[in-house]
Amino acid sequence: MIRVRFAPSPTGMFHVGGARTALFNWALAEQSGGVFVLRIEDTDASRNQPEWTEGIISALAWIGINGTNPVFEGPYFQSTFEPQHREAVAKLLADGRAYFCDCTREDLVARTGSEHKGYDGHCRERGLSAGAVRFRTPDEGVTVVDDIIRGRVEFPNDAQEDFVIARTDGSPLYVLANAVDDITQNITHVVRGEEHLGNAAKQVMLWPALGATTPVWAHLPVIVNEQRKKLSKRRDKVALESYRDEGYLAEAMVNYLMLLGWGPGGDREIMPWAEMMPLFSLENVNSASAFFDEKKLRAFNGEYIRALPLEIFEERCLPYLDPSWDAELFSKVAPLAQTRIPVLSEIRQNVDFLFLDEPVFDEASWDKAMKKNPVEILTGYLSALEVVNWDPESLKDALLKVGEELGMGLSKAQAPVRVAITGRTVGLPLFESIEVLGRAKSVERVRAALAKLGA
RNA sequence: GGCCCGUUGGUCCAGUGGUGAGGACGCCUGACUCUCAAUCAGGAGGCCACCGGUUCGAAUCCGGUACGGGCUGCCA
Repeated sequence: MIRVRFAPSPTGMFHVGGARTALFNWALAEQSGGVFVLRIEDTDASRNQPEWTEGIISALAWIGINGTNPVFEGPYFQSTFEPQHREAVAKLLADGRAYFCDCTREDLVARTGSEHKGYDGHCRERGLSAGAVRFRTPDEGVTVVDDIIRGRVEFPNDAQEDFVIARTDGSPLYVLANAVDDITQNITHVVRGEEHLGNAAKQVMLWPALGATTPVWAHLPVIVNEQRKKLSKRRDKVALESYRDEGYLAEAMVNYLMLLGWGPGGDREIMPWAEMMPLFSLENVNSASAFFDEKKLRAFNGEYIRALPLEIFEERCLPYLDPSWDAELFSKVAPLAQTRIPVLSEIRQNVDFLFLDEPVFDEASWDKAMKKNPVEILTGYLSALEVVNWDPESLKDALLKVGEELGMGLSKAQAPVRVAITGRTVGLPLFESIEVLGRAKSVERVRAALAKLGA
């Protein structure tokens, strides 16, 4: 049975790269009736806060990876397994596979004359009984990581230093703890980011030394920004939560993320999880880094938004509207907005004119729209508004007529009215908007615009 | 510096020895049209990084080069 794991360290936010890794693992577990283990790697006290862990769990739940599914196991906390890690270190020490070392970084740099030469084996035969613990690596030959995605990757052993597996205070380090946990949790497939390939070379030595046979390795390509650099939280928008808050639907996010480094084949990319999941295979994962293209994500999100049943769409918009705004009024324009917003948060700028006492004007829009005969148009339309039948068709005909008298088409004539009513040059269909706004307010806004024009 | 990985239109993927290299996003044009979308119909854009080899035949196999990236911590 396939047992995969997702082992994030708790940091302040949940990275989209982590989300993809989790999704790939989840697909593997779900399609095979296996198990997905969530293990929080919290051994570094400096980056460990309970709320970080909650963030991870809720982010995973958002993209459909949740603890109520029988496939899910955990969360486990790496820190609780420290006794086993220490035991493993003791065993390696007892077996002569590891040794104590008291060299400081400065000692080493002084000896080798370089920051990057790696450990020189100074303490190998000193028989120390305290200090950091280093794993003894072979000096010749190669270490092979058999990777499903990359094939056979060889690491020359003469370039592999005796790496540290426990600190001077006895606490275990990542490479060791990670391997021990994977072994005790019977992980069969280690699927993680490419940045761990180097760790795999070390762990390929660790597993047998700890009496276990190596798992299947799969190192996913890195996700990069437009500069082709690994997405980093310092310079890039990487927090899954920020996308969620902006109004990306989980379904769209999941769909898009699955396409980073993999594709279902065929000519269809928009595909629900249930269809996508069984198609996934590690063998078909691309090995080249992938650019996180928010434009494409937006397009996908638009597709998913349009596919939403109207009531659900309205419901999903609510968080982006003021609680005081009349939901019934919103319902009247929601269908007009649904095809127009690629992310939910943009609902606000489309409908705010209905609820605010005064529309939000931006100077550029105003200037742009109030270029040709604004006073004539607004004055003409104002008198029409006071008497016209209150339906979109009549409202439209009335403006059409005003425009004709000035030798202007509807397209030109509508601009000043649109800005007067909504404050913006682009938005929902105008006459439906006016209808919903109501006669009194519409008249009032056109008057206000006229006043602003000094007419 | 050392080790490792990668390279198909701007971007993400299909294509894994055999007719004109496909799809998606983006872009452009047109239709529709009150703006913007949506929708529909078209279009531009790739000598499959480069060089050499294997082969009757290579985007697909091999080698090298260039460029990009990752790792290189008593972090994870």
